[in-house]
Amino acid sequence: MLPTIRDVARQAGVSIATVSRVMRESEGVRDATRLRVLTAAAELEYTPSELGRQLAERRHAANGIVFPDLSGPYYAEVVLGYEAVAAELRRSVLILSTHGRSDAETAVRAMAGRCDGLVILGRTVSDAAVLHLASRGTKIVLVARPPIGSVDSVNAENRASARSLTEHLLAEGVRSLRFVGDPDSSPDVAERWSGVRSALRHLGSDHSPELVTVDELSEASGAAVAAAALATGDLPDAFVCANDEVALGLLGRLKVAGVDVPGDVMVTGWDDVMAARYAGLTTVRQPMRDIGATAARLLDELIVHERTDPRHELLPTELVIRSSSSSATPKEPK
Amino acid sequence: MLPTIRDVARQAGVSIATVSRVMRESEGVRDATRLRVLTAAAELEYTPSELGRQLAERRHAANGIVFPDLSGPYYAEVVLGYEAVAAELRRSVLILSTHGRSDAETAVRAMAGRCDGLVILGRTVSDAAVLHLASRGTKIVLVARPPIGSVDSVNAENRASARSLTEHLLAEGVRSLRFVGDPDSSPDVAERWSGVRSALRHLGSDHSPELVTVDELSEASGAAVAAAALATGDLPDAFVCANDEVALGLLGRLKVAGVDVPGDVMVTGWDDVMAARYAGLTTVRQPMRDIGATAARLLDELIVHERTDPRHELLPTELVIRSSSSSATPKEPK
DNA sequence: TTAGCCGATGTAACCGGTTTCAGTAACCGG
DNA sequence: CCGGTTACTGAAACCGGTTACATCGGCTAA
Repeated sequence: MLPTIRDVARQAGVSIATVSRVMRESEGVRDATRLRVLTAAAELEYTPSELGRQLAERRHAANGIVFPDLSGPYYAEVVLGYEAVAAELRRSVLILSTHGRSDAETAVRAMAGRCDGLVILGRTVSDAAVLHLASRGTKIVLVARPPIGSVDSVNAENRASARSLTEHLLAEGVRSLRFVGDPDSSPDVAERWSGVRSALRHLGSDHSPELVTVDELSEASGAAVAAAALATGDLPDAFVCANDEVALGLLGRLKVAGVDVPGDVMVTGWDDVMAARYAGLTTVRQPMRDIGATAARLLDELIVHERTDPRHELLPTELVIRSSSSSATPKEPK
Repeated sequence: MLPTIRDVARQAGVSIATVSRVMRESEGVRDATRLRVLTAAAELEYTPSELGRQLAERRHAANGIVFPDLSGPYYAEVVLGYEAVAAELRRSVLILSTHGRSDAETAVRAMAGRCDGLVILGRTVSDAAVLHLASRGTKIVLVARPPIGSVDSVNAENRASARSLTEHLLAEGVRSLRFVGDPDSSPDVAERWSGVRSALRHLGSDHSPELVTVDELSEASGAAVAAAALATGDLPDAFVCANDEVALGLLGRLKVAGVDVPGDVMVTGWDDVMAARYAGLTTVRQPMRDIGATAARLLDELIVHERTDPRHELLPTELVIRSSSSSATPKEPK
């Protein structure tokens, strides 16, 4: 059994209140007494129980982060940016992946019981559950998801970049365009799809984009879409994919089939993951770490400074043109 | 203020012990009473405080995982595999990245105070600190790090794959070989380096490999190594890199310089991250998720079943030959 | 009828800290 | 020499649960 505050008090010949004061570095303890306590604590190798503290102080000093998956580089980067800031603010970080979990809602609720606040990425939890948690005092920041009520949110800009991307493709001579991704699967995908569609309309194109929905945003899905298109011979001028992994899978399949990219077909992704650079994939870069870091800061404000007016951050993105959509194949050193 | 067990007890007209029994689903409560309690709990929207429970039960129901960084795909995958199993075992997961943190040891110690056990990846914590934590009852599983005392460990096989890799390169006609990575930076790198060296010796090569150390295993480091070699014109037959990111950086720089890979120089990595496939990089695949999952299971055994005999798992790896080291460039669909 | 047992429930002591409030001794100025 | 501060320290109440043990009513068997 580890020593408790009472063991230290006995050993030092003082009361537990005094030990507590010394350990918390509060004022009003005579130096001689402080020394006695510190000596006793050192002898017993005493460390205050975090649990006892938390219960007494009625706080967890911990934040949670809920994400669908960590397998793609996207969420990993967000989590990383989040952890870095949270650690700086001296809070522990609990993680929860909802991927393929049927009891996600329950798990999130359980996690909320162990945290002062949490960050929720994407559509991992229902709106109702978010509001319910918020109403019970859990501080919440939403990421990659439109604001709900007066809950804070952090998002990357999607519509403007969708427009830039569309402009770029039209400038490259693209006339028919096929969007790959399920707008119902995540708010980001929905914005990207509607962004592309409205950009096309506003830019005066007479074509409206096609939509191919996929079950999940994976390389396998992308490859399957490519295979289907190849089988029927029905290739558009450009595939605009909802994320890089789909685009990479699609691109790989096309290349295996000997299709000339970007000559015959162009392909674009979204996120700018590391592999995109090596595959020469045109994409939209998101400030993933910044997103995580911003979420951490917003959450801290909510918890520590008890801010009450909601904030909604929109972080800028950047179009990255590479060989998969450009005749003037730019080289990229480093 | 959220309702407590005493509120529910009052509302239901029973004692807190009965409420506790109902909430814990223990036996020996009459159905009528149970119903009264459940009704009261529902009316008050009562959820037992996890903190109170933890203190009373003297357990955290949480595990920690310490890793240097999450930016590379390697650790992210390990963490993911870990989280999946931990969640299945109904334990929360705390994460801590030590990257660039000077007070890493303190942070780990603080985290240990909030967990029943923790998984430590790589050389993030000193041996002394590990032993100290273990001696105070924290259950520990080491990953990607040689066993310390009787602390459990999970590692990927390095030496045999180093040998396969070396054999492959020799078969491809490589005579001079340069290893890129700092053996002192991590146990894995050390094993890979010594594996390559001893394989070369045993395979009867008259060459001993060169060693180029880098500060960190990043794309930038790899690019710098390539640039330096290009500047002096001193290129080996093959660069064997300690991980994929270094290899990718190096490969990219060589290609920009117009060097023929694998014709003039071969390049290999380690880990088989996603980008490696797109870059055609020969590498050693590690079962990253399995590593995480195995660690989670070992830890659970330590905590729940109180296993005392140490276990050391060694997971198999697989050589993946791609175009960066093979004349017979194999295509890879999917 | 009554001793003995059993199932359902309550009482109270924990778990390991923080914090309020009261008490005590030393020190102050008058 | 004395009342009033002031600076430390300790006793005890709390935080919100779990659980060992006591209690009590009803039932069975002698």
